[in-house]
Amino acid sequence: MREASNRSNRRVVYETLRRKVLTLELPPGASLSENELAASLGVSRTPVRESLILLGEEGLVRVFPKVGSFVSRVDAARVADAQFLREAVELAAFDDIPETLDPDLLAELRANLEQQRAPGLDLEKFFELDESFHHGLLRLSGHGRAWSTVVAAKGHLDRARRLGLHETNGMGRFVDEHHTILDAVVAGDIPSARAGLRAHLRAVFDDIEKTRRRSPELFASDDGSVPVRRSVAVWE
Amino acid sequence: MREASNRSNRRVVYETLRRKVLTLELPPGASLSENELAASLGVSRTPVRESLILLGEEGLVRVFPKVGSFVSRVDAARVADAQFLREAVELAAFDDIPETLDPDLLAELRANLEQQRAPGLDLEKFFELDESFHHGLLRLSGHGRAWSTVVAAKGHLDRARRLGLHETNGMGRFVDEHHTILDAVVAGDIPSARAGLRAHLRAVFDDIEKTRRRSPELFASDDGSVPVRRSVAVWE
DNA sequence: GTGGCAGTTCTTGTATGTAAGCAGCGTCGA
DNA sequence: TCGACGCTGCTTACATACAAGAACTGCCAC
Repeated sequence: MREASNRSNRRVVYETLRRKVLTLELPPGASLSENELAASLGVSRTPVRESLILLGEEGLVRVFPKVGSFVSRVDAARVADAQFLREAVELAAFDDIPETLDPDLLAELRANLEQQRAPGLDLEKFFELDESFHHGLLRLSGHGRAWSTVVAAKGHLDRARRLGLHETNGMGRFVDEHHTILDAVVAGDIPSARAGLRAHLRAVFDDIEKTRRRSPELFASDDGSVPVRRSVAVWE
Repeated sequence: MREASNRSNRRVVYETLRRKVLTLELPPGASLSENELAASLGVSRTPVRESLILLGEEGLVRVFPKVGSFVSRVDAARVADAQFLREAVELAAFDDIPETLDPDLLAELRANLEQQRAPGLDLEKFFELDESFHHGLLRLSGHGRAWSTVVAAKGHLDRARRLGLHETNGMGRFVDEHHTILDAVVAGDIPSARAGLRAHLRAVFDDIEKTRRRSPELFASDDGSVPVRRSVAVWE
């Protein structure tokens, strides 16, 4: 028997909405009416509502009782929180990297880096590879399952990154850093690997900060205020 | 306007169920029928169902479609995951402790420690104080908001601790360690504080491991199997 | 023109009805 | 005695109806 079938309606709705929020297809502030979403997706309000509750717990959506649900704004404080958590977890994992690395996993990581170097790589594909690379690093240390927690917490960080990369287009440098880090790990030079990873994560964060200074309106602080209802109709 | 009114039925049901699961009042394997819970709590199935979904995402409950929902077993792997996450976050926070500590917060921590020394402290109260103490340490470093992520991830750890402390009754040592850690922080000796905290967290974990070796049945691995339906009726 | 008030229309929260499916038990047949 | 089969009762998943409340709209008085 399988648990909570991955093809339940709720799962599909949840994943769809989450993807659209993270990719900014549903931008911060967009209205998420249960009725409209249900109609759009061809399901009833129930699975939509359950998905919105879950996204609310993740901080990606804000639910105002009797008023409406809205995609949460990219909040600078939350971005920093996620950055801290991610750094803490990924660096701590390096302390537990075993002497001999799992060869299959290593091959997978190398293949991943190869793809990151592919010419004309599009942004979404890069993000996918980046996610998978960092997850792989965690798995090397035997803490792969901690990734899900990081993923759940870093929604705001991901959105901020997307805002940043749209402007700076600095994928190349990040790929180089990935190579440097993996090389250090393979060489057994954990201190270098730690330093490299820390610098890498900080660079990503600095990139976000740069964007924030340039376009503060994207990062409007997410207090309790309700967005005006007109800023709506982002759902096709 | 307040967000998601803290007094919504769902919030109450969720918090009630979560507390009962963490305190083992609802023991691992217990059946959680939506209908029974709704009747017991005097609400409809809707808020109960939404709460079970949230608890399912936290890993505290397993939902088997068309079969039933059950309190998840205390899974050794999940306990270890939470331990790793907690250690990573709490230790990383110490790197960001400022030169001058917030005096109000410091006073709060000292008062907390005083209460931990109170004679005849009961177990639940100790857990409360312990939680609050560790959260306070995080706040000292300005990363207080990361605590919620830790809390969400460490449900299994908490249940395992409760199983352990029922047997060993080793509160006293933990309180001493709390004092040592805070003293080191106040003295500005971050390396000592880190070492102390690490040892403290490891001691807690070792305690759990001892319990696990002694009573492995409590830690039955939580595979996909459905508990027998008879192991039920834990709800009064 | 402007402020206040009431109605309308939206929202989410909750309750309940319906559908689909698994498990267990009893029965029947060999 | 034991295995297969179908019925019964339970479960969750989903759909829908109803309730309560917030906010916008337009009218009306001034």
